[in-house]
Amino acid sequence: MNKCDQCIVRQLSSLKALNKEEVIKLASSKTTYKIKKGEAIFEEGEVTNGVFCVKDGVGKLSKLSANGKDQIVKLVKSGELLGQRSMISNEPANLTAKAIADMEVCFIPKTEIINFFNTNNQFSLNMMQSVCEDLKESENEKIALVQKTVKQRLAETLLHLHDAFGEDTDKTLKVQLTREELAGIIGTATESCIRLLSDFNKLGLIELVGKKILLKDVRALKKLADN
Amino acid sequence: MNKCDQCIVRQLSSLKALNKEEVIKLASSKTTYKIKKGEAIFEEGEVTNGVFCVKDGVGKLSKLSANGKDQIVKLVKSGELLGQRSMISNEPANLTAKAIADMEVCFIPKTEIINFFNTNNQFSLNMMQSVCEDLKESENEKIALVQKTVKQRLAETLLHLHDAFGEDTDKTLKVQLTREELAGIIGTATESCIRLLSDFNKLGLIELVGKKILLKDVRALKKLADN
DNA sequence: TTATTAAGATGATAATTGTCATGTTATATT
DNA sequence: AATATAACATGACAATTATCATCTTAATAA
Repeated sequence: MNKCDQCIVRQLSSLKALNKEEVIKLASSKTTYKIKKGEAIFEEGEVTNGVFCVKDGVGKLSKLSANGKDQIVKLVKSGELLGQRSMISNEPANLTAKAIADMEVCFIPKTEIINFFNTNNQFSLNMMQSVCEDLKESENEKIALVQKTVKQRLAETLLHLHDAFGEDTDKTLKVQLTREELAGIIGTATESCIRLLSDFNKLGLIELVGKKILLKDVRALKKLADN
Repeated sequence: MNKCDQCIVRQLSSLKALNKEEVIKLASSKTTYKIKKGEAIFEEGEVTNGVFCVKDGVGKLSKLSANGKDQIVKLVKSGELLGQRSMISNEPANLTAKAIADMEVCFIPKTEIINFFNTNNQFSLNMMQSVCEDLKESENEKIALVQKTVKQRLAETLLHLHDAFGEDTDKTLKVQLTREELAGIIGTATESCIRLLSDFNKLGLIELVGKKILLKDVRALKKLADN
């Protein structure tokens, strides 16, 4: 029994199309890394030459602006692949990937992936669908950025974080984002984000448990996000 | 000699990976349509079950918001494919596709494309790269929406339209967009867009020739867009 | 041609959001 | 424990951008 076979990434990502033999090849070519919170997996402009499997933890894909603000494009969690686009496009990374919570990732070299492309159509199709999914999300977020107010986007993002990452035992959001990071996701100033969280708190939509956030009135948040 | 072989889409898109036999199959399965300016090729929510080759004209992919504003996500021109994402994802269209200038498009049924996927690896890879290119653009535009002002985005968009579509004989931009559509691309109110065009005109950055736009000071526009 | 509608333009004003300043509370380091 | 630093919070204010109203000009239909 090799490790990759039981891995969550193997179960959830495009890799699920691989057969036993392929998984064995995969296991022998991979390299495992541990990345501490705050550390980078790869930076914008770097040539990665492969993809990363996220075994555990949470990461962010972001881009630093001229004025020092970090716009977060996507959060990745365990079970997902990282760096697919750059690898397929044969380009250096367009975004920086950093750990938001301690991560364990495996690196799979490009040569291996290309092999799978050539011999396993379902794998190709899966990866294509995964990129398509990212594209759809990105387009919809782009539209939301223009058509919704910061308040609406905050409500929407809180709901999305709840959906995607779930709750801790104390019912607060499981992903631990700083206010600055949350602002980076919704595309606003940190102060605006903090202010709106305060407002939401006063309105009873959420509760601020220290730095953590508890969604108290999901229905009202949904209404706010949509309207 | 069949028509598809000489078609611009065959030369520029993923279809360039097809061999002679495949092109013959393609030609026999396609359907050609003419779409007048303003008409839709497909609408949000529609199941398209194939892709469209843009032989001629210009189209826009957009989404209507609750308040009646039309956010334009992408412009497509001759040589490009349309509807790849929905087809690959097996989903109804996420966006509406409409003609901005009279178009000629060919519809290729999904079954045909899937066949090519299964028998032609280069074709698969090309299409994957095309989606990846869209994803990169979408992410970068998302970042620009947040990190740049409306003024900067307008400058950037004018330059991009110049790059992508070129000039008419009178040196004005070849794509004929209404101010409303231009506003829909940069994500702002029509009035704001008109106002800024006026400002740019007064500053000598552009010249307004009737409804058409002539870029007078490309260097200054670039500086404005980047800074 | 004339009437009608759409597109473009501009002013006045309000709303949203960003920026700067400052204070407080946590967290980490010595 | 004391100090330093980072994260959170809030007020005051300015800048950007949206909205509404009105007007002109161009395109289209009758």
